[in-house]
Amino acid sequence: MRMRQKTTLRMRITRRRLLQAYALLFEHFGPQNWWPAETQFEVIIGAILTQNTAWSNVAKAIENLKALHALTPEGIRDLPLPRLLNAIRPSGYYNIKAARIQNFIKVFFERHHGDLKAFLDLPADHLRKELLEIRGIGPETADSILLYAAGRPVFVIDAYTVRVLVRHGYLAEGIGYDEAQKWFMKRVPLDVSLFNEYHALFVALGKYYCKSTPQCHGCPLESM
DNA sequence: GACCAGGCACATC
DNA sequence: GATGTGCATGGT
Repeated sequence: MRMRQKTTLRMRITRRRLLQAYALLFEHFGPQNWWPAETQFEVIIGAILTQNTAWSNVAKAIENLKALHALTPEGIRDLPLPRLLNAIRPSGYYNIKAARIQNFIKVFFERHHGDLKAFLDLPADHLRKELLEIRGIGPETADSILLYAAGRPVFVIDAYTVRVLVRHGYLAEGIGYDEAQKWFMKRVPLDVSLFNEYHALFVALGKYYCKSTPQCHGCPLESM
């Protein structure tokens, strides 16, 4: 019993620190306005295209698809593979990503007949399970879709998030996706707008700090 | 010219 | 279960 009280106390302290870190990051970087997309469908395609890729490259691919008026479920479905490949080429890994996009579209039309609202309105655990069954959609891509397209309180773990939390001593190096996600979500309020902004702020921080040296001069979290 | 970027699947041990 | 590898463009 005493052990459990200690654990709970430690979790409360960490929760306060994590919320304090959020406040400092928000103050330093400002609102990140994620996800940079006009539609929910655009979020889904962007989530696949940005796998291990700089967003600036993804933006070009998105623009190409828009220029083809193909950034809709039907548009992608009806786009011949060579044109899809050509459009998403700037985002890199284009052969694999085209297959992944088509995998998604195939399952989406087969199971949900192109009804995006119904699809995204599925219970969160059900939706996540269906997404993970699609070859080419892993935990991070699925959770990005859950949070940024479906508006569910699911925290996205990515390379930046892990790196920041490891550098600041919260997580052990080599921690797995599910474990890191559970750790975080047990300690902060399950709030969509908080998760939305916090994840984007981790990325913003990770782009400039927490890279090579344990102590980064000028880090907005330096005072913690 | 090396290095990195908002992962994932697959092979191998 | 852990570890290694291929996938590819564009910016620094």
